Formats: sequence, structure tokens, C-alpha cells
Amino acid sequence: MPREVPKAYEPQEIERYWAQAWFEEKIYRGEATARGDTFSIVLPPPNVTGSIHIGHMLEHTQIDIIVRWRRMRGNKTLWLPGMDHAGIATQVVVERQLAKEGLRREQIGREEFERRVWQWKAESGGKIKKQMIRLGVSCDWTREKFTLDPPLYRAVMEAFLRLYREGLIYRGRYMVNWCPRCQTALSDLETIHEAREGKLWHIRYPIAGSKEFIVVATTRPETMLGDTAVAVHPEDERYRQLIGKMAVLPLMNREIPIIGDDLVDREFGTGAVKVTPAHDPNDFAMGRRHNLAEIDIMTPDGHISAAGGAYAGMGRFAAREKIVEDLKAQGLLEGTTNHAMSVGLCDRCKTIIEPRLSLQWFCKMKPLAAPGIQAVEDGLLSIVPDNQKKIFLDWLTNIRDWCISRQLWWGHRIPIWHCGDCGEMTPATDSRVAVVDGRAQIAGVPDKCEKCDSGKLTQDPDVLDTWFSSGIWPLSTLGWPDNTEDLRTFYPTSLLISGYDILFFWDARMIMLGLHLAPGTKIEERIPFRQLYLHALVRDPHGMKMSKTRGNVVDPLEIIEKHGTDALRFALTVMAAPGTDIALSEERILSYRAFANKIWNAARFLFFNLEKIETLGVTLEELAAQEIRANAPYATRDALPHQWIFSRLAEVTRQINEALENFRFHEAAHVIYHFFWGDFCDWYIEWLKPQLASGNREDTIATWRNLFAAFEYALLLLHPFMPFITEELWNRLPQAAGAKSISLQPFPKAHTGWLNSEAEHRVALVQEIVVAARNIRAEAKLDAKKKVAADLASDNSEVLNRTSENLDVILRLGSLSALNVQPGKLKSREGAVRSTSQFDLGIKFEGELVDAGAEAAKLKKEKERLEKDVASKKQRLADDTFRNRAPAEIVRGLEATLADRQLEYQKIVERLAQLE
RNA sequence: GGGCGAUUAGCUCAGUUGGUUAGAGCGCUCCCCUCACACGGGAGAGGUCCAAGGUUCAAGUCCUUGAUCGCCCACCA
Repeated sequence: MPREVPKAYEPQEIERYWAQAWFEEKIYRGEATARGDTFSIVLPPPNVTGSIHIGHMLEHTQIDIIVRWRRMRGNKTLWLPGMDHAGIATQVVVERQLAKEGLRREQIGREEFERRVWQWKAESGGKIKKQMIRLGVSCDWTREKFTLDPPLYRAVMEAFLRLYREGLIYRGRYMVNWCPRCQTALSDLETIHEAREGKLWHIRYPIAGSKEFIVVATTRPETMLGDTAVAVHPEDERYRQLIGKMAVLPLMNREIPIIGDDLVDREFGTGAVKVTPAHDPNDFAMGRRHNLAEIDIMTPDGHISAAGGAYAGMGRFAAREKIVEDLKAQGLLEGTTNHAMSVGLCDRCKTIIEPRLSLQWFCKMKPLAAPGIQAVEDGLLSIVPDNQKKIFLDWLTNIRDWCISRQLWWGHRIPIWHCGDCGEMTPATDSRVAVVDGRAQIAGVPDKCEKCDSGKLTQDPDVLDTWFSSGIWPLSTLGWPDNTEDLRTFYPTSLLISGYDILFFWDARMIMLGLHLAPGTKIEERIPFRQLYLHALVRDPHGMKMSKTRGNVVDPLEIIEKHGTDALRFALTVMAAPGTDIALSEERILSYRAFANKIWNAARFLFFNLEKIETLGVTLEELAAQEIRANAPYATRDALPHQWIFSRLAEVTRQINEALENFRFHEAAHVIYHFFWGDFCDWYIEWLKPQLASGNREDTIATWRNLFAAFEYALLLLHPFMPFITEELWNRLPQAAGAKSISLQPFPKAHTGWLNSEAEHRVALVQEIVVAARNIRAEAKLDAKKKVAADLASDNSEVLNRTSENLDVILRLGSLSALNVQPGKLKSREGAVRSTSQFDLGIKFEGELVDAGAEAAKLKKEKERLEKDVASKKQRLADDTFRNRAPAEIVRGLEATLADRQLEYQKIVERLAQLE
């Protein structure tokens, strides 16, 4: 490492260097830090759909802070990284690429398509990994996993087969959400709802054998082709007599029954509803209750099927228009009203989904949800923030079966074979997988049908929902179903940090599947993680969700190249108060880049002086003594600043530990920020400067040791938040010689022995005095370069004596009290006074005139404020109920404050009188 | 239709068991390129804490109602 230190911090090269070094030296291996209690966490695996975005960055930053902090505190720490094949999301991306070549996946076939996706995965996955390494996340890359790796593929097979044999996975023809573009079923969670202005068409259905009509209202007239009934509420007086009669379905000329069902809302529309069991979830339920035919009138790609008579072959929206037109022509359209409604869209491609009757695989959820509810209610799994707990429990309580099959080609293929003769199903013999061309496929292929011994078996073409494999991520990444050492050591994991947006998708599924599948008899042995922290989402500066279509996505790597990872990390951390989303702006990042620069320059101050120290005859070894921190603060002639800064350090450490314990990242970041910038730089270093320039050798050494010790201590505290700059600077410290990485050093302890309220109190007074003096100087517009004379009258003369020699340097005062200006006698033309109950400070202006009017105005304003304050306090203290009911401590405190204020008030009144 | 969250300085936001003069960053005004740092130093201005009730000796903080905005869930044809 070169010694020269540029004036402004340039993070790019330094960050690249350390990111690479940490990665190559594998210092974050699970075994490498094998010491105390285990702390394990899995990375929510990013999708291999592109690259890391700012949301990942926030998540990775928070995890990294906790992980670095835990590791430094001596936990045996594992952060396990990996990626998700992201079934439908990735398939959509590759399909779009194909579309650019004018191709569809059916044209190139399943095998070629899969080859293309693997190729994409290699590129995207590689890019993501590179990015993550650049972010400096301290995960164990030697354990990196991918959901389609053979061992993980096998774990998925095992999970499926177990649930299948237990009857928790079943196949059946039910209503599912169907995306006509992706041509696959979707789970309820994968459909999003968007408010749209729709229409409600009122259509006349003639009553058979009569001239009457029954008018039904619908938002999707095209589905009438599949109507098999008209339903009314059984107690609806308007329609009751029609129940049991037949209606004639217009356009199709089919007689359909009029039924009574209390699902019908009498208030809505006309109170009569057309029933299309194959294309609407409500109608489906009604259909099953009343044994209605289920007529599927739509093809998988959203066209009208042969069952749709004259409309066959038309697109679903074209058919709608044509049908409305035809109804109008036949006089069967009674009217149209506007209707606010919400349409379901495919989460991935935003195509309007079609509820569709379809043969799919489902997972029974009620039995899986019960232990999850119990785990949360018993406190074996804690959820932060607390309000998410209720949301989570509500969802688990009202859970419905999960459609787990997808008509996709990218994913884990369902290990079930269908018999060509009897049609029955035969599962794989076991979960073993074979590796063909580096890719896993099921090995336990059954050779004959379980039911009829036929050999005509074909494997189910569907793949599993991608969340099925992510649902066992903590298990599969640690080697399950084998009883591996990793599984024994690191499962259950300690914590999961994820966005609240995937609470149901992922977190809940992991909890349910983990509790069901993990070995162990107790819930606490099987739970996949003991704590769940849900972080906020990152939004653009206007609070809008970031999306490519809005064009407001922020590329983290761009920011990193501009301002550095540490600055971005710190900005995200400070803004990440739990519960509220983050609006990220570049300005905010800039101010934390400035913070990095501040740290850098504080270090420059120390390093510059290393040479000076050497000229004093002090060796770096003396400065680098192992116990340098342990023995601080070292005694010096003026002990106050050292006692104070180490007292602050002890307190700040306690606060950081407590905040991180409770995932209060922003609080921890604020504490360290203000400590470093305010306490350490603005006061401590400035205070020490004059002492470092003069004094005897012993004193100087002790002062330097304190300074270096405090600085190193601060770097250690900062490291989880800003890993790069702290690593770089720590390595340049004399005491770090030969040590490996700051990230493997012990996190500072909150030394209670350093706490010194006396010192803190006295320094607070010094600070008040200094601020008062600066205030006079600024308000009086004194020449900043000129020295001035001042006089300080204080009850606390000891403090004055100990600090006065420094004040003159800090303030560029002529020596304090040398001129013996009596604040009480200072004339307005000569100077100004600031008074508190603790001290009076007068500054005499040599030959310059103060603006007496301005001074008087200021004092008047202050007087008014104090008047009000004193009055309200007096009133309060005069109130007997207050005196009787408030704690004595509060009353006493108020009395003391009142006395102070009155004294100040008195002084101001006197001063004002003088000015007039 | 349920549920959750937000509303505090010009802007973006902190403010964990109620307690004495409500904070930060940015922006703004004034002074200073003082030998770590102008990505800096110093001093300031700026707030009836959304509204109305209530509980309490004491409310930004707790309760009720309402307003505005945002999000989530839901089988509103």
C-alpha cells in the first residue's frame, strides 16, 4: 500500500481492490470464522433475469451489516449466496429475445429452448455474481448455489414426492388464473390487479316458452358462449317464480336452467347473473353446486374455441365486440353502463389473465399453514416490524390451495408419469437425479405403471412453480435431504431479511415447507429461520415504484462508479427506517460521499502526523502496541478531551449494538455518523491540535495513542456500514501491521469503565462557551482573522482553567481573561456578552463598533422567549395536581430549569438596560 | 369490502415504553480557501408536529372520529 493519501477520497480503485481481495482470499467462508455461537443466513436468491437493482442493493447492504457485525462479534457466521432460476420470469425474458428473431419457443422445441435459457443463465448469473462481488458483500462464495444445481434439483424432487405420497399434492381440474400469452397457469399471487374503467352490459335472455326476458349484467359478454345457467338469489321476489324454468341463451340458442343460489348479490346489476362455470371462479363454484356443464369456450392462447359456435377462431376481445354488436342487432342488448372494475394481469407480462378451467397440480395448504401459525404465535419465529405479524397470520389463516404446476419449459419437471393405457399416475421411484450435459434430471424413472403394469409411460410435461423450489431454499442449499454437516450446523438459520413484498410468495412458503420437511421433532428445530426482518422498498425520489416502463430505475453500479459503494450503502441505511419505503435521490447519496471524504481526511490528518511523531523519537511500534485500545485513555496533562471521547465511544457502541439488535439500521447509522463527524472531528481533533504541536514527549505520545486508539475504534464501529473505506484505512494504521482484515477483528465492546458523566458534563459546558463566543464573533461581524479579547466569568473556574489554553486557538481569541474585561461593565460600543446561568462571556472589540441595535434586538427576542418560558414553568409549578402526581424527579428538574432560566432572564434584562 | 402505513422546517425524512428549549440531511442567509477535509469550517433563519374531540399533572408520542395520499388483501358478476 502506498503511503501517499490523496486529498479527496476516490473510492473506485480502492473498492475494486478490496472487493476482489475479499473474494479471492475467501475470508468469509463459514468455517473460516468458526468460533462462537452460530449465525447463519441465506441470501434471498436474485432471479437470473438480468442484473442487480437498487432493491437488491438495500437488501444486501442490510444483510451485510448484520453479517459483518455478527462475525466481528465472534459468531461462527455463514452467509450463503445463490441464485434463482426464476421459472416464468426468465422464460419470458428468453421468449422476448426469441421474438426479436421472429421465433416462438414451439418452433425451436423444448430442448433447444432450454439450451438457450441455460445460455442466458450463464450470462445473467455471471453478471450478477460480478456485481455482488463488486458490492463487497461478505458472503461465502464457496457455497454458492443455484436452484437447478443437481443437489438442489434432487431436494425439490424429494420435497414433491414426499408431499405427493402424503396426499398433500394432488392433481385436478379446477379454475386457475391463465395467462394467454405465457400459456400457463399462475398462482393467485402471480396475478396483479389493476383498476380499470370497464363496462357493464345488460343482456336479455329470453325465458323459454314465453315472451319475457330475464336481464343479466356482465362485464365479459364473450363468456356467455359458455353459459350453462342463469342464477338469481333464491329469495329475490323479482325472480323467485323463474327458478326452475329455462332460459334461452342468445346467439347459441341453447336452453339453460334458471337456478337459485345465495351467492348472487341482489343489489348488483339486475340481480340476475349468467353462469359460466368454465370461465369464472364464482360460476365454477356454483356450477359444481348445481351440477352444471362446464363448457370451455376458449383456447389456451385466448381465442374462442370450437365450442363457441360461430365465433370460433376469433380473439377474445374481438369476439366481445362482435357479440355485443350481434346482441344489439337482435335487440337483446338492454343497455350499457360504465363500471369501475379491477382486471387481473399476469405479473410477468401484464397480459389480462383469463380464469380458466384447467388440469393442474395443487398443494394443500391448510395442513401446512397450521404449524406456521403456531410457530409465530408461540414466538418461535419473530417478525419485525411487528405489524407484519398480523398480516402474515391473516394470510395463513385464510390460505387456499396453491397451484404449483406451470406449463413452462424452464424449471423442475414434475416427477410423475402418466400411463398411456389406464391413464393412472406413477411417481418417480425416488428423488435421485442424473446429470446430463451438466443439467439435472430425475433418475428414478419408473419402468411400469403402478396400476396396470403397462410400460407406456410418459412424464408429466409441466414444471413446478419457481416458488416451490425457493420454498425449500434454506434446506436445499444446506444439503437436505441428506443429513449433512452444513445442515446440522447451520439449520435452522438465524435470520431472514427480505422485502415485505415477497412475504407470501417466499417467506411464508419457506416457513410452511421448512416446518413440514426439515428433520427434527420440535418446531424450533424445523423452522427455517428464527427471525424474520422485512425491509422497506426502494422507490424513486417521488415515491414511485421503480420500473423499467416508468424509466425511473436507478442502476446501482452507475451510482457506485460515481460515488462509491460505501456512500450508497450508507445512504440506503440511513433512509431505511422500518415500515416506510425509501425515496432515493442522488443528493442524499452525495452527502454520504462527503461523509466518506470526511473519514478519509481525518485519517489523512493522522497519517500526516506519523512522520512528525517519528521525528519526536517515537517509533511506530510504540504507537502500534497491541494493547493500545485496551489501555486507553492514556493519561495526559489535559485529560478532559480523552476522558470525554472514550466515554462517548462507550456510549455510542452501546447504542449501535442495541440498534442493530433490533434492526434499527438508520438509528445505528445516525449514531456513528454524528459521533464521527461531530464529536470526533469537530471537537476532539480540533481540541487536540494545539497539544500535538507542543508539550513534552510523554504527553505527546499519550495524546497520539489516544487519538489513534479512538480512531481505530471508530473505524471498527463504522466497518459494517462502510466496509471499503474502513478496510483501506485500517490497513494503513500502524497497529494493523500484519493483520488480515478489519472485518475479522473483534467488534468494539461498550467499555462501561470509560463512561464518564463528569467529563461529558464538563465538555458540554466548554462547548457552550465556545459556541457563545463564536456567536458573538459572527453576529458582530468581526474579522475572522483578527484576535479579540474576551473575558469569561464562570462558576466553574476549574473548567475554564483547563480549557482556556485551547479556546484561544479554537476561537482565535487573545488570551482569555487577560484583558480582564468585566462582562457586566462592558459597554455596548466596546463589545458583546453572552450569558447563561453557568457563565458570562464578554468579548471586547478592539477598535470596532458593534451594531448596538442588532445586539439589542437579539437580546429582546431572547428576553421574550425566556419570559414566556418562565411564565409557563411557574404556572406549571404552581399547580398542585402537578406537584402531587408527577414524579418527584420531574418536579425537581423543572424547578432547577426554572431557576436557570430566571437567572438568564435577569442577566439579559441588565444587559438590555445597559444598552439603552 | 376488509387491513396496513403515512401526514413533523422550503424539500426528503428521524423522533422505541407520554416528561423539561421537537431533531438530521439537503436547500436558504451571513462570515471564512485557518497548515486533515470547500465533498470543508463557523454562525444563523426556518416548525400552532393534518383537523376536531378525548384520556392525563403532562400529548408530536395514547384513544376516537374525520380529511388527504399511498400500499396490501378480497370469488364487486
